[in-house]
Amino acid sequence: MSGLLRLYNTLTRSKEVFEPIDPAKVRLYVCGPTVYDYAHIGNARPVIVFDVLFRLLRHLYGDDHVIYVRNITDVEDKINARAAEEFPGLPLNEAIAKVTQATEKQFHDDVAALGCLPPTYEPRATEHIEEMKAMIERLVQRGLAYVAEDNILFSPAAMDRLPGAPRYGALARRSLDEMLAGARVDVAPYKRDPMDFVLWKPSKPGEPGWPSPCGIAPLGRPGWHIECSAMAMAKLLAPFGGGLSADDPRKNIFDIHGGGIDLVFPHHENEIAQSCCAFGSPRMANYWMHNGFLQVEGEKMSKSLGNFVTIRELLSTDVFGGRSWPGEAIRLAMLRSHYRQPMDWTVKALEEAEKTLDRWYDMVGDVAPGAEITTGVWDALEDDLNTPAAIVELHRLAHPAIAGQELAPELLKSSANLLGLLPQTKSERDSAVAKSASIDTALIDALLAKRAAARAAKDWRESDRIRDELAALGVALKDNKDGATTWEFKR
RNA sequence: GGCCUCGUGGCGGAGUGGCUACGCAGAGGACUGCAAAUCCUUGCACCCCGGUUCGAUUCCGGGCGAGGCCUCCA
Repeated sequence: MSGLLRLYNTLTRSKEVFEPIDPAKVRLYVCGPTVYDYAHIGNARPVIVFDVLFRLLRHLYGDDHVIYVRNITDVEDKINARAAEEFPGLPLNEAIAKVTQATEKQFHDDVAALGCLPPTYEPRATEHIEEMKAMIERLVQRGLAYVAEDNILFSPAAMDRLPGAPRYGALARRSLDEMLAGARVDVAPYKRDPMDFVLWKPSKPGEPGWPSPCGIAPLGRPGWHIECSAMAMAKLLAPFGGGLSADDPRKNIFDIHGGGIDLVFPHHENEIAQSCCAFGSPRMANYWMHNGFLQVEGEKMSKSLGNFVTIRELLSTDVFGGRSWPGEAIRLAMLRSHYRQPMDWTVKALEEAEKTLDRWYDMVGDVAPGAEITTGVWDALEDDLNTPAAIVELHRLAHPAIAGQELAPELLKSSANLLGLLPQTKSERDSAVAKSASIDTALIDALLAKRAAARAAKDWRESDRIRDELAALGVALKDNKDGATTWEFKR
């Protein structure tokens, strides 16, 4: 255990030693879901990956010294569209409330099943409209944003003339000229410059709206990017001396900002632009972490291909691989790939993960986690969250040559726990499996007795028939050396 | 078109300038009435072409291939 956490920083495209601004309050922000539909397996990747980071940081700095914010975006065009579609008879705001509340609850149930800890704060965008408006007004005052036809737009070109501000495009590593060359979208006529993006836009009648800033008469709503800047300010900066009234711009920098790699541009680039320009700070966060993309069975996941896999479907239906999967197997399958690598989501990976968990649970049984964590797992995780290497270390601990040693099961358990794995005892897991499969233990006992009698009479044909019958019920038998037969539920 | 990643054995997947993880699958064996489970043993790799080097899968350049972003997207 080196004690040095090294993280790959998208800003510098290199691994850097992580040094928190204040070890007593390590601050992490991750872009959360827009709550209009079930979360899919691609959404699950950052949730799981940054949960591992959260756990690691808590172990390194103490449970009470890490502040993890993952927002909920609950105002967005797609939400409006979904609400109108799903509840055509209701007033739009009531329909929206139904959609966002139900989706948020489902999201929480899903990620809990994947073994993820709740973040410290989970702010909703609609609860921070005032902060968004305040930031927008500041940006307009400073000449970085302007009002046009009741929209308020941010101007990256103005930002690049601002001394001390980061260059727009620094995170994504592209220049304004390059972006213009690649632009393939029609530019709204009221934009002064094609790259300008929306901070605030007018609401149509019936749509959610709040009194607009900057003297705009119609009700309006925030653009997507400003939501995250404002929520990060509200939860990670203002409580620690930062915010719009901070005496020192450096108080408006937090430690780590995470999300999917597709958010690098434009979302995170724009967050940086808004925050740095509003605060006069040189950076928004010191470390930017991005998880790689996920494909499903070798194809890009998309609604048009019809291969969208939601977490809920994996957990409770048979649409992926013909059966449902335990959340823990989903989690392990996800962590088998390094978070920055592209990964292919496959049935085979889930099967292997489940088999691995079976073996590990056999090994740990019902022991309590040990006090220590194996150094191999520490070293792997401290090297930019190398979860595949950490899993190798768990395999090593589960190897028969090691597993028989004193406290090896305890060490396996505590080390796996750091990854959010093996949270249950074997007994708890077995009874959960039996319950979910609604196994009739009386029937099984009766069949076992019948088979024992057949075996005693050396009636192998009858004995094997009963074994097949049980197998069809999902019950696998083990004839032990002492003549006793045990069973467990298998898919 | 521009920008950015990546290319390891049958599959998944780390890593390293020389000693080549690990898991799954495969093969052989032990155990078993036969199996299953388990255990033991084991075969198999670093996209192509140059360069640097005593030596490259690992560094550099080029090529080919795959993926992502540039537009809502984790």
